[in-house]
Amino acid sequence: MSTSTTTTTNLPHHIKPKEVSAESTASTSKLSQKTILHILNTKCTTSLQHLKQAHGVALRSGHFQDHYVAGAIVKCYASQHFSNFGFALKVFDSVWRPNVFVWNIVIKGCLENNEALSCISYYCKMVAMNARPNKFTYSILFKACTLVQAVEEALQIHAHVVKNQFGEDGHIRSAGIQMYASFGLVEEARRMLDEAAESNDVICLNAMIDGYMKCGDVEAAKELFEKHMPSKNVGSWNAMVSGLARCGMLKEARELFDGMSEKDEISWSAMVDGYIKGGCHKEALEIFNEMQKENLLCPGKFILSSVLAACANVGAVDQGKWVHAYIKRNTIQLDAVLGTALLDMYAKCGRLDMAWEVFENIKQKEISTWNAMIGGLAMHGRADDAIELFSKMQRSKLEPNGVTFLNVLNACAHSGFVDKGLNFFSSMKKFYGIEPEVEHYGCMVDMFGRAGQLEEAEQLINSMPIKPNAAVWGALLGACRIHGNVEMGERVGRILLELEPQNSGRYALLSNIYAKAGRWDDVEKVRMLMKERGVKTSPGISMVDIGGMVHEFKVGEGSHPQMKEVYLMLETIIEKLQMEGYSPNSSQVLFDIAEEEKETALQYHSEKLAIAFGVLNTKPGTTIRVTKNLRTCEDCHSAIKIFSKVYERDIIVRDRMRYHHFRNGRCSCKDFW
DNA sequence: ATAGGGTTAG
Repeated sequence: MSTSTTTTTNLPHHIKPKEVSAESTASTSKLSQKTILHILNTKCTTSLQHLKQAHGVALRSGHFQDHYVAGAIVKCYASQHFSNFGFALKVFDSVWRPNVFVWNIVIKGCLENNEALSCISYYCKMVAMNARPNKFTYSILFKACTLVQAVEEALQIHAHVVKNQFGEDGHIRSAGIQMYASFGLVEEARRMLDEAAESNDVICLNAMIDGYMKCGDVEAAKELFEKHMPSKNVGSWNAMVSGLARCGMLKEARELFDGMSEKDEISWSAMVDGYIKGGCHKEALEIFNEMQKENLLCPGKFILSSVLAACANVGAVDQGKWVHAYIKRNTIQLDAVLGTALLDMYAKCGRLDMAWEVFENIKQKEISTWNAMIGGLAMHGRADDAIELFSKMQRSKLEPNGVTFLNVLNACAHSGFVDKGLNFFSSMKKFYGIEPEVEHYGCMVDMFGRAGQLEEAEQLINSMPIKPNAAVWGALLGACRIHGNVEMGERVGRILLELEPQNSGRYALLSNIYAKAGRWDDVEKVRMLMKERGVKTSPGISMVDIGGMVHEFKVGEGSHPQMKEVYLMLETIIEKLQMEGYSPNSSQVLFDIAEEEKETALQYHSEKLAIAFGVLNTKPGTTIRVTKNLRTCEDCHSAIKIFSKVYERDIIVRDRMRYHHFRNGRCSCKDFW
């Protein structure tokens, strides 16, 4: 029986191995098994054409029956490079009585192609066919169980490991420790580690440190690290540093980090990520700069994408650009993760043009890539473009997810597209089976609210199937402020102060509503309540990126070396603006919208300071980009509008909510913020 | 003759 013919008949027509021409058959069919293997391992890992050809040759020559050859072929097809794992499985099905090696290749293939559940089913088939699993099989399976959180299966598989006497294998053990820790079963993980107490395997110990950290048991991790690890390696320190940092213990993480005699890229990366997770973006950039100074390591894509996230957050567009240039210079592949981080950085730093260019250059776009671009457009008030890009994404047959809809709805909300928004909202469930989450409802409330349909907004809250959170009520309160609805504002404000008694922003918003209506007694009451409850306020901070350095400004703080000049400049500016019709809005000033920054004759909001600094340090006509941690207030907003006209400069302010492009006396948000 | 372990991600 010729097995090669039976094999090909199962294959769908369009993916059959390429027919080999008569002429070449004569020579290629004589290829030895060794040569075929060599071709498979060299040419066929990246070229589908070569692979199909080699596959054909193997089938014709009978070498496909050799497990070395069959295994190599399956492995090549399973490579993510071709993203056609289904075909690899078909080829595997045509292997006659696969041995362990071939089974392991297919099980590993499942893992690498995000089908971890199939790992388990192939393992079952393997056992059913009486093929004996080996130690390689089990470490793959433990990883698969980790990925899909298959606890029951894991326990059974673990029993098989013990029964087959692989319990002593270090690889299996470290995978097992990670697995149990990921299930939250720390004791189980610890038991695995202790079973091999005498082996003192550093990697298993490191995995245990990480496991403790992931389960939040910092003390246990520390004890293991300090008392029971006579020989540590970089990985041990890295596990500690990244664990501490992830648990928010940044100071301790930093101390340990500073004490490391040898740091690798992961050490730096862990520290950068820790700072970012803790909201310390400036520190993240500083530590990256330190890494550059040491000049020993070339930053790779992991740390670069973290750094880009930090740049995005503080608006450090110059440093972001530097990273971009670095990527180009070193021909680092712009994969979906790195590319999306870069795109996001440009969008958040107000450079939509660059964001778009990057977007188009990302070859393997993932859903998050599209989401970032759609979100970027939405943030800048380009609702039509955002919606258009959304349709384009659908045409490219990518399925939107919850985040996609969040961004699209956000775009609608900020441009007053109520009808369109409603359509999207209902289609997400109807056509895509995506259940709206509380954020989506928040967006809808915001949309109705901005458009002045306050009753509809309140109705939606009352009818939503999930419990509204503070953000949802906050959106409504914000709308009450825009439209000056004191009655509803009071009601909603009361709910919010109950729900989040420590959130200063809520008090500020309510007090603003009262101030706008001239109800000064109530303004005072809110202020007293805040004092009584000891609500901590967060200071407004504005950052401006000039010449690759991020400068920070806080209200009433004189730490910046140029502070004197900045205040002088600001006074000149204000005088000039007043001549052009600006009057400082003292009705709003007890708190500004963004809370808590008291305005007195000598205290200016941080964005004004940042702009004055920008004027001092850039040439006339240069665009000034400011990033603020809170929302910008009405007074600053109108001051900046006039400024943009008087000084003939574009100002781009990114506040907590969105972007404001000021030009020639107007703002892109159309005062709709 | 055929293969693996820990620390990083939008």
